[in-house]
Amino acid sequence: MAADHLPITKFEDKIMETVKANPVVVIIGETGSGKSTQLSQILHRRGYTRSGSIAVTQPRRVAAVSVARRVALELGVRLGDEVGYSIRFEDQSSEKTRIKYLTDGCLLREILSNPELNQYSVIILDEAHERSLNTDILLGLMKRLVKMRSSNLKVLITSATLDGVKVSRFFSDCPILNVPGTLFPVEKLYSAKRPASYLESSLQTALDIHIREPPGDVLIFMTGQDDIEKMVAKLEERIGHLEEGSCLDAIVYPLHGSLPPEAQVLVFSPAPPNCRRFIVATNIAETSLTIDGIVYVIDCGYVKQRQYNPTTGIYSLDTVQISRVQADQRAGRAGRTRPGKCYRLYPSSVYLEELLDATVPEILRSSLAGCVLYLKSLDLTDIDILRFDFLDPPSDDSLEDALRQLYLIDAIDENGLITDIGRKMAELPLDPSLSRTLIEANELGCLSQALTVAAMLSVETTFLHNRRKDKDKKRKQPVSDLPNGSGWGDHIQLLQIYENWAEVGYDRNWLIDNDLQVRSMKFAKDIRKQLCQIMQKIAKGAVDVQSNHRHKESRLQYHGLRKALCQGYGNLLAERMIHHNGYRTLGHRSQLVQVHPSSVLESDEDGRLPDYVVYHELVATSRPFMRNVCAVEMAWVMPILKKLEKLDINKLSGGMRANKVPEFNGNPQTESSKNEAPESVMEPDNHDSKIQAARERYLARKGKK
DNA sequence: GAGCACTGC
Repeated sequence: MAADHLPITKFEDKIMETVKANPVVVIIGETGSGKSTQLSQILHRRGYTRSGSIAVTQPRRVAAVSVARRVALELGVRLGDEVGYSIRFEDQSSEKTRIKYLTDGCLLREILSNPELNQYSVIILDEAHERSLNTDILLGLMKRLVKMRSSNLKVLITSATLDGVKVSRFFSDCPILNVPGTLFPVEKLYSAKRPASYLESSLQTALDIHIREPPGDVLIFMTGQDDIEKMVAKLEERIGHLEEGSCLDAIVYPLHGSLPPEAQVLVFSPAPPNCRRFIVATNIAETSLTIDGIVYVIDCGYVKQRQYNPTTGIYSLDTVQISRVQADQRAGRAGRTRPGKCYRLYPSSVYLEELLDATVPEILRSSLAGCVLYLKSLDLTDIDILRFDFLDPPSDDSLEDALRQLYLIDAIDENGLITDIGRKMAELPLDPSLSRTLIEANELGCLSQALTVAAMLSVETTFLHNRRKDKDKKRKQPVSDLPNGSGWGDHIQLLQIYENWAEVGYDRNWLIDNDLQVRSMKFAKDIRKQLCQIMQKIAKGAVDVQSNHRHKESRLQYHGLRKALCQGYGNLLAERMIHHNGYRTLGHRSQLVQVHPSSVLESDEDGRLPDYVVYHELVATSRPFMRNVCAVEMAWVMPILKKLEKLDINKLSGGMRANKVPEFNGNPQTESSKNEAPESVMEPDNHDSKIQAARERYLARKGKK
């Protein structure tokens, strides 16, 4: 249990000296340095927990729990006493807790009720290089907090490969400490040129390794489920054709997020003797899951990334080149147990000249409505929210988009000030539209139903069907007899599904029979419970969270619920075109869109879809689609359109536009011909000029250091 | 009439 062998313990004195003299310290610690488990213990030993406790944030739930367990074990204390953790739905901490591990999202929630975090003497932001949206918000908040609490707060920012200089500069040139890790060397091998098909190329490389290289498992990074399934099949086939006894046995595992947990666990079972394991994975194996025994890594150089375009409101999932940080992270997976090799299926010139230093941070790729609402609810009086000091500031387009959305759903007023409704919304751990829906539903007496819809939409992947590769395409009838939303659309269908499940006593088998994901449905149940509690708290008065079965008729019309949804999704409205079933969005910029073909929204006898709908999100695949739609009435839409007409972005943003700094106009990387991805990979991002522009601004800033 | 990288409150 002794941790003396960890490199970081040798640096204890140096770390303490630096922390004592500085309010903020950046610690660069490679994998295996022990920073996640040791740093908190060092500070604890040296008396930093006498006046308060230590918070250590993690971007992932499992990490928060497992690191806390480890530290409790090393200190010989019971988990939840001196050492604890706090994640959504699970608080294992108490009055006694001196070291608390929590997800970055949990710390943001704590800030809502205690903006100065007075209970903590030290805050450690771990794995900051991942640049999760929440960590980025925390970085900005910490910068303010150290100024306010300079006498009694220490902030440590730790990460693996983060650009330490950039973060140090952000925190007024604070010191940077480097702690070496215990990784073994990994030899990098590059392809002479980009392969025509990275799938074929990975396959060939995998077989070469299997035939020529000594024992050791192989981890192959691919972009998505489809490619993984193809790869697994081809690899098994080709290995089957190898001459018997010519090499080791082999076993091939797929690994991606949508596999059921039982299948994911398989990769952690030891290989049979004399057998080489091949693991074909998405970037889930880059950070979330660590597999022992990997000696060879094959890196295709691409990743799927979701991006939001603030001018159209459309999300897209693009296959893009990985960053150098990601490439190094992937390579590092080969050196955990002994020296390894990493086969990069691209030339070294690509690695050196084309790849971005670091992945574009999530904050530059997301809708910021929730983030802006959160910051507004903190009442940071001394600064303008739109000039909030982010490590990588989002574009004006993105911030203005967030303001427009928040205004349309009454979270802020025409001057950009947070409203009472907005404050309540910020308390709810939901997309702003869903928070707004709950508050409206409470007024209209259909909160119970709205809670269910919000919970179901929060988990997303409830359906397993559609995925079935049914060759019988003529069969138009739904495979199961799940409810169909009574024609009103997908929100209502989700409600009905949950209600049916509740009626059979939340029976697991009912879910399996109906091709629903057990894990996500249970998660929805937890979320619903949590939302229920929060609504009871913020609504003050009595809240009706029981189902309202008063009138059979009104239940089938779902009148109140649809009205609440219309109010909540006032920023996500669409109007049907006169002559066909296409829609145009009713927002800042109108967009031609269609109902996603998987929707259960029904047309009338004449084949016409409803005149007005609200949608959960716009997703661009082959075309822009509205995913999860609900029919609403024109009378409910009109007041929202009036609001839209009145909207004045200059007032909303408090004159932000007037003082705008000219945007960067350079164009360092538009030559895309070299960038073309091989077969089965889409054009790497940026058919979209706005996202491209965001990337370029980001690049330009990085280039200026 | 289409197709889903990964997290988190």
